[in-house]
Amino acid sequence: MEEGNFQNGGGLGVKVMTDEQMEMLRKQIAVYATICEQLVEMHKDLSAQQEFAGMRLGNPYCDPLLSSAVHKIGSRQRWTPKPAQLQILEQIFEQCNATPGRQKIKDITRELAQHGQISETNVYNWFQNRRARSKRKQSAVVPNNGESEMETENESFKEKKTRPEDSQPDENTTPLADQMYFNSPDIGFDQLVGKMESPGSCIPYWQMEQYDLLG
Amino acid sequence: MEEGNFQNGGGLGVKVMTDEQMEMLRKQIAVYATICEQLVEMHKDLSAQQEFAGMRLGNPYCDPLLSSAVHKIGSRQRWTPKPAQLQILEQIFEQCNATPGRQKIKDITRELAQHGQISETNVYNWFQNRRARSKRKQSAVVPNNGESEMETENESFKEKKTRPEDSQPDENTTPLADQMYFNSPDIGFDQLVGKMESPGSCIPYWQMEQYDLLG
DNA sequence: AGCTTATGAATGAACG
DNA sequence: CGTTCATTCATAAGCT
Repeated sequence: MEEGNFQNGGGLGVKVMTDEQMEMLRKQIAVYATICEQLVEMHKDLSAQQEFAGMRLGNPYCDPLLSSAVHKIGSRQRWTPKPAQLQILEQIFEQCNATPGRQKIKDITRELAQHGQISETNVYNWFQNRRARSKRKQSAVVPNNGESEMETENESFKEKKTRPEDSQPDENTTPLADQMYFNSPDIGFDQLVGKMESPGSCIPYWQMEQYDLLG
Repeated sequence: MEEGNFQNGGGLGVKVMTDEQMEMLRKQIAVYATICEQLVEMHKDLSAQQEFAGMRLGNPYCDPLLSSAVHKIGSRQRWTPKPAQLQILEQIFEQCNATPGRQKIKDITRELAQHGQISETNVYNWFQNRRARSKRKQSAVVPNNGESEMETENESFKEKKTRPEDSQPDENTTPLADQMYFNSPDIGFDQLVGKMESPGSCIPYWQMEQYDLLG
């Protein structure tokens, strides 16, 4: 299936960034990572004090969502890679984006098992899918030759949200008051922290050499 | 260390990212953004109950910086078919409710593109979803006979052949990694929040796939 | 103004 | 391996 490469993309397989932009992104991620850690720290602090104060009635960290996740243990049949696992997988995929051999799979599985339940089949499937999907994207890119780069998107990118019928106000020209619409799911602290499972190494492969933030 | 020596000097200071990398980057940041927001929210709740200690953040709910920064990050728009497009899609679906082939997708996409921004992926997804959901509807009608009721919704009879060997749905309660608590400089909440805003000038990675930099 | 529903998108697993 | 299915997640639209 062709299915194009990315959603509203147009048709390019690679993006080009300047060093500056790369740098900014790097920093941004690093900042977030740091902030998250800091916040977690603070939260723990406050939490402790609060408990000390004896007010742990509702216990906001035992929200339904969290417990439901736990309850669904019996019903969840499909493996879901944890962030830490995903990261490792991505790293490995980077090194050789070919399906690892049988033994390699075993090794990987063993390593990933330290971060959560996993089977060799899971790993195998993951690589199969990863490869297949990354390949598909490439194919959609080909149509353009040479400077396919940023040519394709230059054309018509006004309507990302494509409102029915009448054209909507061009959001690109809306400098301030960006529609801050963010339906955040209520997720518990534990879950939150869980997502940060591998904070130190959460800066993935596109080499974040060294970032000079608080991190 | 040695970095692209000439690259910067030669005026060719660009890096190239693959789609996958871009995607990962996007996710990475999104995760952080969400986590940060959640943590901040919690923090505000908790500290609100500790007013006695002095309110560190003046207006708990007047953190435009934070909000805007995070929301901007967290927002992503998705393709929404216009009525015209939808109609065409439905028509095609009627003719053959099977997922169209590669070339077919391309054709359809091209046609729909005349009514608004769209990609092959959009079309592909649409058919996939359409099919899956229409199928599901049918099975939901079956309940008429006997006692079987609506097992369609029930997860019990999904024992098709799941889990080849040990794909244990573990979802163990997040390990609460201790490793993440490396020494943290005593930085205040406000400062933290402030930091989340500064990198806001960075490229909004959601739109990264459409930026036409290096212009 | 929030809560619910519909649906676009993501992805683990299965199939041929 | 490439393609397809089934399930889940996220969010825009709809409802009360």
